Amino acid sequence: MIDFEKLKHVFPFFQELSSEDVFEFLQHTRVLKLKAGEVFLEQGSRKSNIYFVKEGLIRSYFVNEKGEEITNRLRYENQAMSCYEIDLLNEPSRFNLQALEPTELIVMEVKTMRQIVHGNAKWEAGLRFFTNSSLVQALAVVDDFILLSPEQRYLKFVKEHPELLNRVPNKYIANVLGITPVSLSRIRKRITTKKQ
Amino acid sequence: MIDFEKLKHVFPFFQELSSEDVFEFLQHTRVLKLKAGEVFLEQGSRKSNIYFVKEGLIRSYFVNEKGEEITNRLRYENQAMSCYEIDLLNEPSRFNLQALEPTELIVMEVKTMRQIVHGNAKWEAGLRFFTNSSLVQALAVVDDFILLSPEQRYLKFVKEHPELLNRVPNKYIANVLGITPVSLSRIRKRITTKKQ
DNA sequence: AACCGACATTAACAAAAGATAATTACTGCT
DNA sequence: AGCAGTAATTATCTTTTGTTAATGTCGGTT
Repeated sequence: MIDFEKLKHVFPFFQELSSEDVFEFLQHTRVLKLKAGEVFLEQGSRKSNIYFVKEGLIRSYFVNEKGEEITNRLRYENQAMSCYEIDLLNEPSRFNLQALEPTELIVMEVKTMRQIVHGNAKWEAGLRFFTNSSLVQALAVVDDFILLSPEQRYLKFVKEHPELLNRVPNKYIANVLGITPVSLSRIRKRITTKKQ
Repeated sequence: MIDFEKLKHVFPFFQELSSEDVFEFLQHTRVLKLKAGEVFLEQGSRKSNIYFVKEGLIRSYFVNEKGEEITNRLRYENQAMSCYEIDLLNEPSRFNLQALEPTELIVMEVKTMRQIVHGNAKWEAGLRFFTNSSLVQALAVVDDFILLSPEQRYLKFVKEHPELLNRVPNKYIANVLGITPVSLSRIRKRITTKKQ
């Protein structure tokens, strides 16, 4: 009855929840299947969802005045992409969301999540864990920008997400590290020649 | 009976709470009065508190291998500094916290906060608002590092925190922007000569 | 007033990054 | 296999930043 195959992809997000809890949670979600390249949220949208990546890889990107795309986040299996600011600030999204591979997302509206969680201590705890984790992670990224050089940030990225190197174009990784693709190419060369 | 003078400093953090709610909240806090320069949390500490700045100005800073201090956050009136990672990751603090002016903080242990909030829908909502705001803010800072040049980040800082320019040494501001004090000095010169 | 210490600015040089364009490599497609 | 489009690398040049050290500035102290 319960699709444990689905369940296990949601567990990493919430702590201290039983299979039944997670199953109930999934009742309020829908699955979004995407082809590689598909844009599933456009700049200016006001849909405030949380996307859990079950399978595949997505990016968030910004289009500047020159029409250039700048990728600011990458999310893959067992990670979540949320558009909190849409709901919290009541502002439309500044970013587009796109699948980079055939991708399966578990989607839940922020409003729905709030309703489900409301008044249920277990869910409150689960959601709090999830949000706190996201916050700690975001602050750690800020600290990396302050404390590390671009080269050090790249080395850290390689160490933490080695599997992404073969899945994501370098230009997106460069953007996420706050540098240009050309500069990343030079950094990579510098590193390989250093090792000799 | 109720010290409304104290209350109003906590309201910005939580939404939809009555004076009575906030008063009850404050029952579980203590006030920390600091002199300028006082370090009130040391690198390696495991005390997981949330600090609400009632009056004054504090910084978080990291001491690297060379013994240099690098400031990564500044917080002033009606802002909060939290050490979530201590609690969440169960790791000691990587940073020191220091008052830069005579400062008054409202301090609450993370554990205590969790107990108070537990099972109280109103508090849940208030805390959720607070955490979500912190998260959105942290992600916005990340986006600034990706989308803006150091000069643009400085101009944004000036616009958003004009009052800090006369309260904080430039070297701390430079660190927070991810650049060196020397570089900030040049940026400032560049800007003033541009305006002519 | 003279001195001290901390901070800001400036200078000089090296290193790195941005911008642009050319070349090379890769991938998918027919 | 050949072609087209995209990505990565390389080259060149400009701009910016880091580094170190010297100089200037300011506030507080005795």
